[in-house]
Amino acid sequence: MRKPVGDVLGKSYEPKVFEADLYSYWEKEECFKAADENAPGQESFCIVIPPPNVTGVLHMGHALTNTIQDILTRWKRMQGFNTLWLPGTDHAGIATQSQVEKKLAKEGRSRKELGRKAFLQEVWAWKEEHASFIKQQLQRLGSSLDWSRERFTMDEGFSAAVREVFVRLYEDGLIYRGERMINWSVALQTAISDLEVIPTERKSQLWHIKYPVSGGSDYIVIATTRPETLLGDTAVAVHPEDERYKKLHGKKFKVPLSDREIPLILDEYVDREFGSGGLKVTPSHDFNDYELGKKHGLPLMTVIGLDGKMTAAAGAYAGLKIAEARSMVIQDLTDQGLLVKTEEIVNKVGICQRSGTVAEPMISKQWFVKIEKLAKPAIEAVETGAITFTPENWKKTYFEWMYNIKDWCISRQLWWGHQIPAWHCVDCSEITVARVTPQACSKCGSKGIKQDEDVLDTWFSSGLWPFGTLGWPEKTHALKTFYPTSILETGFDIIFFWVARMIMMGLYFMKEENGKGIPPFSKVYLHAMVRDEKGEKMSKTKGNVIDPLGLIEDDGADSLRFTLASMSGQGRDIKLSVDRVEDYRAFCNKLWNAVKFFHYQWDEEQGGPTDEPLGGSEKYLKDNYSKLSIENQWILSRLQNATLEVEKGLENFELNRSSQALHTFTWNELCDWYIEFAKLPLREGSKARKQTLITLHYVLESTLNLLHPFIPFVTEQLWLSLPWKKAQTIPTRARDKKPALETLMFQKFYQSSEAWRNLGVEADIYELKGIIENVRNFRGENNLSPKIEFPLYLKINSQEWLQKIKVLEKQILTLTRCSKIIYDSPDITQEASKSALTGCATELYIVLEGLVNKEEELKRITKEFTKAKQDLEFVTNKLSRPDFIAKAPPQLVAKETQKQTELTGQVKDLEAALAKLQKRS
RNA sequence: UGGUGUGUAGCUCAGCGGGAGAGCAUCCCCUUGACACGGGGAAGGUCGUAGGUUCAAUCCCUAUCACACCAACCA
Repeated sequence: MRKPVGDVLGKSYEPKVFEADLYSYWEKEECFKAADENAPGQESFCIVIPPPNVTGVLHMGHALTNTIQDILTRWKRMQGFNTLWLPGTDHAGIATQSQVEKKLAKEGRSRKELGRKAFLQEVWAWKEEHASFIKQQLQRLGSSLDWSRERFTMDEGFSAAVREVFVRLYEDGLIYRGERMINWSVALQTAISDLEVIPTERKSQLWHIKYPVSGGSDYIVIATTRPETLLGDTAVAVHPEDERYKKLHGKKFKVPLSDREIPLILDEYVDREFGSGGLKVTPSHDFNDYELGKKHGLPLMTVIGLDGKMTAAAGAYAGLKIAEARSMVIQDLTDQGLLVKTEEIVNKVGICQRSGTVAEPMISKQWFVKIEKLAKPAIEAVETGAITFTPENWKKTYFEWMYNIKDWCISRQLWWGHQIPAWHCVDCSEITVARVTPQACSKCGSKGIKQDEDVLDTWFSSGLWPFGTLGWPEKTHALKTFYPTSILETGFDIIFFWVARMIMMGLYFMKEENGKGIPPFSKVYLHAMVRDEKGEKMSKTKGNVIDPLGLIEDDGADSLRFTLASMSGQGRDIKLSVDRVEDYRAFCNKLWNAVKFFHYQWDEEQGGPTDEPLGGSEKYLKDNYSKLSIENQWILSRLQNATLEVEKGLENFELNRSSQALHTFTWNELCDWYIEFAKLPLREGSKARKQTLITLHYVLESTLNLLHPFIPFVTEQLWLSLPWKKAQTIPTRARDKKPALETLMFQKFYQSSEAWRNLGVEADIYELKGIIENVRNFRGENNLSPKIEFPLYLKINSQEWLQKIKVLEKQILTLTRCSKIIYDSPDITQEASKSALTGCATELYIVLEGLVNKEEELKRITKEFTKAKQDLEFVTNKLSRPDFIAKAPPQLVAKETQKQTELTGQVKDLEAALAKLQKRS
């Protein structure tokens, strides 16, 4: 039994009331569960979520990416794909470890004090808490994730995948351990990725220092921003062509503040214009100097230790912190008269992204992945189009990095992460790398083996996400069904960190039988960055962070989702303001009320054609299509148009296009025009009422379907409120496996019918709207209240149109509030003053006497007259150019000629109207 | 230094070869039986600047300015 209307839907859209309940309902009904194997004839669709870090709460960027992914997922699911959107979280090594350390510090505890095992227990507890919080947030947003498949980058299965990959790469000779220069975070006490070092502009001082020639009075001036490293200099360098220093070629120099002698080397790398043109070379503490040193065979001399303090090699400065050593060196140089001058400059200093402290280039023993062999096929996959990027220009960014890619340092001196599966032998120093924890050294058999203390870079494991989450290295059904995944949706800021690594790993480990690598996905969609309303990056320090949950709380998840979708087409930045979200809340409310309108109408009906979704209505409309009124045919035509537009947008990752099409259709076409049209036949009863009610029902259902991927909550709530006859089979939009978008495509049925094309309902309604708009415009301009009624004179130019307009007469009267329509009165030109003109088939007159202030109307008509004259002039001008007639397409010339004729008539009529009006007293 | 992107109505953005559109904000009218989170109307733009191509340019090309981001070896 249906409930009374009042109970079916509340007074207005109140998302809080139903959103949370609906998600539980979907969960209970297992709407988002993917099957391990496709049904016969079914295809799969899969997106793996970019796993959020377990460090904290979700921000607006997460809201955006998950909204987009959910829209794509729900759309495919509704089309009948076996759809999997796989959830999970990332352990995020450095980020999480430092968060937990911070927390411990507040409690007066420390990592070291706890020891590795106890510390890791703390982190796991943290992880559990945050992962479940993240899950709640994603659910609040409406994300249709298959939670039964939730993964974590350090869960048991995934750890096995990581170990497998490490061992395989090691066995294949693609992982090695060696002493190389890497970026080191003194604060975090670990190696960090080059990508985690952000070159940041800083005010620095450039010190000019004298380096004396050995056994002579001559010297060379060297400019440096890091004087403390001079203790580790092993050469000075000048440009070979630099005339100033040619006399010094072959000489040796004394390192200031020490007794060491170093050579002068010549290298074109040196920029003659900078500083003094002389460069000090410190191969142990600078990337460029390191390369220079390698090239010229210079020794390494480490004067700064991993602890950030000067080493014993720094002599008198040993034990000092870097900054302390720097000022002491400057002091000593000054005392010895070796400091020539000090310059203020702005240069870029590498800052560790995580700690905000200066990253130090250091020589250190680390694990590396030999990248060349992995990178090559990854480049090819994008070159050949096996993987596409949207927007396409990101391809270039990808290539640029991939062509210049360097070996990947994968070890980190952290505790939180995948500990490297390598064991060092105490006796013979051999390294044993194994999948299963070994009992003895693989070389000498000694039982004195100890596992490497380092953990792997987080991105090493994230790189395996598309197949590790599906059960690899086991040969699972899920892997077979869902790998390769369909789309990767993420931010452009992690193209290098993550996207490139996944492509490399996927191609290397997932192979076809012929050995060809299978890329982890074929489409990469990179969304824009969400900024605040001023276009600034949201950050905690700026305090401009908009919390998605706060917005959801206020305006509903749907409002936020639709806002984000509608703005997602933008290239790089999305400026989000709270106002926009409120606008879309209004949209949801509009939709809500449109459905409520249907309920008011339906309630009076005894039974109806809605046994199943779209079933009854659709059949009725197909069978009776040619008998439908113009208005009903028209809205079906517009629905079809909107459907095509929405699909195009979804296919091409233009969600803004889809959402705009939906917005325009729902609000302007369905609500503003169609429902207004529908009121009349619905009131009249009889046959007109029935077909209109059915059309309205069908269009509303279809609209809910189209909107569902974007605003799942409100559409589901409204869907469930529709008058289903068999309550126990009420379908949910979220699970319904019917290819919903397909069936609502009237196109399939009507496209074959010539009648559809030739009916011209679009043209008829265009004309009808034109008449109504003209009268409204007349009222508006003259401030005429709707209560004031007046007759409308129409001159119809075609017999066919006259017949149609007579059918539509009541609509015109209702919507214009005119008292009556008088056709083709011979008195028109005498009695009425022309008010306006519609497009082509109708001329429209209104008697001004007693309605309008003469001055106002004079102003109005003058305005119109001027505009028409200008337009006419423009067209005439265009048509008078011989080149235009000769070279422009004939269709266009014909169109312009017609326009000229129309405008000429208009100008004439308006001129007459003006003259007449002026004569009036 | 190089690369990429952006510059269109007061604001946020669509459009991208035939004389510009939306939403919000503004102004005016309307509490009409879905909706005031509403309805109707109006006003508002030499489409960053300068050249070029074309019958035709907001849209293509070149240069230039401004802003943003990315990649970088200037100590």
